[in-house]
Amino acid sequence: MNLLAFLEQKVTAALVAAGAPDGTPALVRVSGHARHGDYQANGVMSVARSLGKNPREMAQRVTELLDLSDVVEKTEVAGPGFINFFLKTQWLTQQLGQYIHDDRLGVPLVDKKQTVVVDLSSPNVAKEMHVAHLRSTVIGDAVARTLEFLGHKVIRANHIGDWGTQFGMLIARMEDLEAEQQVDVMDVGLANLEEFYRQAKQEYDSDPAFSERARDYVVKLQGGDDWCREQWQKLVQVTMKQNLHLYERLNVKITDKDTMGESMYNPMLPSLVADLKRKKLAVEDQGAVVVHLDEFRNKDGDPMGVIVQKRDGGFLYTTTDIACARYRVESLEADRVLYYVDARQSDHLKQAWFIARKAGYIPAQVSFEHHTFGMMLGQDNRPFRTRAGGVVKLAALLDEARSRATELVRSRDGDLSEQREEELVRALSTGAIKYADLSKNRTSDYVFDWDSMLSFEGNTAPYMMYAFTRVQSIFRKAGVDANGLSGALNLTEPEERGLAICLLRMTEVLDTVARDGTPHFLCGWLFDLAGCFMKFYESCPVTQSQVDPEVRQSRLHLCAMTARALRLGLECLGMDVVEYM
RNA sequence: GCGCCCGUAGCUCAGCUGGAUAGAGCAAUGGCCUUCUAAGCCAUGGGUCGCAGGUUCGAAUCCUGCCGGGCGCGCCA
Repeated sequence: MNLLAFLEQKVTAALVAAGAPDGTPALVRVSGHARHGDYQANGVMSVARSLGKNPREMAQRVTELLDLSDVVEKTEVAGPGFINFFLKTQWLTQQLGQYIHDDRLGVPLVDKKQTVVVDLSSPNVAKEMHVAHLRSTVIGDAVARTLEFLGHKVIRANHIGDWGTQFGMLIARMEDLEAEQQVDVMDVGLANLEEFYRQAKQEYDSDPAFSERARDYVVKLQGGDDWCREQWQKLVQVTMKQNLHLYERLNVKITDKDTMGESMYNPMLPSLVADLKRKKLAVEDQGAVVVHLDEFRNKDGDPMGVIVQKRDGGFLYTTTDIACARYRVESLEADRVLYYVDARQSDHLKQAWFIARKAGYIPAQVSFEHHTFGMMLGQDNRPFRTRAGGVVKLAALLDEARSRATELVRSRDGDLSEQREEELVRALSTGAIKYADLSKNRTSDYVFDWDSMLSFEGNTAPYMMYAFTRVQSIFRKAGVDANGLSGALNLTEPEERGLAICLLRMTEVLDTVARDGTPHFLCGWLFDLAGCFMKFYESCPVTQSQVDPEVRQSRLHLCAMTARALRLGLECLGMDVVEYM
């Protein structure tokens, strides 16, 4: 259950009964300090003022109207009009006790199931994925997993860059390559896509015959020429084969069926532009088709003219994005669309959606949200690059993580079998990279630092994984199965209570992540949870001989639920756990 | 020029949409292992929340103006 939402609803009702307007938010929050209780309501003060009432008196009245006698030990009015709630340990025990055999630890499936399209990753064809794609891929996948866990229907949309004039030169280059080497590129694969792209560009810039052929291929490709389309298709396939392999290494749930590239919308563009014209949104202007937007300004301060069709008849990426938005609403039946796209595209997306809404493609109740994120920086606070100044490829990043994780694991001279070491290195290396990214607020730039992400101290993947193995180790020591526990839950020690209340917050945390698309909030909670468990672990023995059998069973329940919460939480982030480390 | 984002401890980051004495982790110092993994726990020090105004019971958070950093504003994507 969502404890916070439960209290919010209770206090709101009391607030209204005390004379506040309907729906006045109670503003229930987790208390900042233990002395202010477990939860606090902050909503009385502002509403009291607007009603001309004394806030403390009104808060007092609210507490009298609240029927929470089973739930709270003590309710107090404090300061200028805060209401603090001290939850009954017995009630907490009861609540958490309901979930001792619940796989979902009390996290309910949503009442109103939504179809949510998550736009993520979006690599370019004939280019290797690099760090700029990491955040979109990893954060988008984590939010997608969280939404799925809550019961929504999620459609991952991998909006790959598979269209554009660059394909002329790529097809020409591929043709030459196949002639020179007498092989099908598909058979060898484009071992080095970056190199391939670079060569194509170089020839295009230096060889007039080549560039002429390239331009010819662009026209043919757009005209639907069979051979050109076949060549183009090859490039897409080769690229995506490589990318899908990377997704697998990254433990990201993006498959072939999620690919919905730019080219997919091409057939929809002519009718789209015709429709915009019919609706008088788009007009002919110097041979091009333009949508004028008063709401946006160009460099000269004039209303922005967004071109949706070029004078030569070609379309632009704004046109594609309008069509894409329309498709997501009309064909995918999205209730909500989340774009995990670089912050720099903000203006562009705003314009595309603005036009789409004006044209009636996006109904008011469907929300389109640009979930921006900042750049990855190196330790010099400059964009993260290789020593030579090039972009860091994802494959290289994962390789380095692997070797660093291997070194780290071996430096600890544990007695792990080869297989366990392999599992650990794998989980640790991708986990460290992903967690480092996920644990930071996506909106700002963040500094990429190998040492801190692979540290066992602080809010890191290794610490979280260690917490999990520590719990598991208790079950091994006790020789019992975490899934077959008997006995009841009973909370007596403060560390037990602290752990319990943290466990009970899982629903509210996941709800927040789903609402805001902010996995770092989940990371923060997991870090709290791991911390609460560590404190519990230090002061509350479980398997030791002097421990009373009933206490032991109760504590085993706490351990089992902690392990489950950690695993579920980390799964929502796309992270693996291991049993040993 | 117009627009968007960012500025919080020496470093890396939180701060739940206006709440109580701004919190964590690194790094520094000191303590805790014959008992469930010390890759851990506990304690101490560390801040003019870029600056200046404003809004109000109350501002890191909202409004205005500066300063500093990043990024957009193509018949490219």
